[in-house]
Amino acid sequence: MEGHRPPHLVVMVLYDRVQTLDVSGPLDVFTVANDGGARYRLLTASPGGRPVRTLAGLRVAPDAALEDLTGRIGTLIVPGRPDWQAAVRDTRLVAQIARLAPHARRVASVCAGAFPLAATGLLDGHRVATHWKLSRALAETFPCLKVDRDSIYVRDGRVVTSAGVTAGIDLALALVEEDWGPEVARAAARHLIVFMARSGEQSQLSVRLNLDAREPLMRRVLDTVTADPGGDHSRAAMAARAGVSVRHLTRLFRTELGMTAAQFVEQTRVEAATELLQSGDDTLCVVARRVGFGSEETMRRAFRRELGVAPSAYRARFHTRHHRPERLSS
DNA sequence: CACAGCATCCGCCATC
DNA sequence: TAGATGGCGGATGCTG
Repeated sequence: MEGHRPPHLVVMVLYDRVQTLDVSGPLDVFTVANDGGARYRLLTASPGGRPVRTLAGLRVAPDAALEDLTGRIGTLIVPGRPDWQAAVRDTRLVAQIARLAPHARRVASVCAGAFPLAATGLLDGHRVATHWKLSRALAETFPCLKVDRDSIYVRDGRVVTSAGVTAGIDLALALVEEDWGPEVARAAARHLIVFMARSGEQSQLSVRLNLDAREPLMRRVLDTVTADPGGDHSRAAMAARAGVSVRHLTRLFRTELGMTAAQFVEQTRVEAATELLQSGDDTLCVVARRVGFGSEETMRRAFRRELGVAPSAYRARFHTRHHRPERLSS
């Protein structure tokens, strides 16, 4: 059923001193979402086609000049630079965004990208989001916008604006979900998270999942699982607690989360296990039991499915207690 | 590490 | 009528 759709053209606008992550985050998400296929075609373009230097000093050679782009665009993305005044004053940049936006099915901005986008006048009367530190400045500079200070992501018609540290990634994931459904978006998110494999803090996995549970009933079900991964979370048990049939619960998981009940429970348990493996000294068997796996072997299989590594390898890599300073050379 | 038994998932249809 | 929910059964895949 896939592959018959022509690729969705994503145009990333580049200009000097943009926030690198605003650019690379969405591009990485779309690339991962492609999964080797051709769902998205990515194109970077700058004023005059000149190479740009991001805020971090990364030099990027764009694919094209904004001025040369013609025809329809799927999604036009405008990243931001923290000193937004310069972007707003860049009349050439603003003019090109204004020219291209009507040809785009969707127009999106990341973080401070809302400023040059607003300078085109296209956002007037629309609800928009931006980084909370910048929301006042945005509202004062462009009084016709309805600045939403609380949301990290706002969709108003075909205009999408986003804020927050990982805004670009969240934004792109939301667009992927819109285009290809929750399953594809979820897979991409998981891929990126595994790729970034961060230790400590609360895992991004559950944060994302909980955020996405709109249905109150569903949220309660998910909370029960994450609060006590080791409990009985068979489908029958969850359905009974939620007061719905097993069939309906199954359906809710698919429509609300884009994954099955068992997948969710497994992910949650793997995630809980990674916490214990990182900071505790319990044996693998104890960890397995504690987070609800029937045996060490079951946990091993789940780790392989979810993370592609064995629990022992995970611990070897991320264990932090009794950590000796690493030698840089031998 | 193979495999029997079991849980899960989901299409299909009935019901409200 | 459309939409939400429940039950059934077979294919699939997981567990021990």
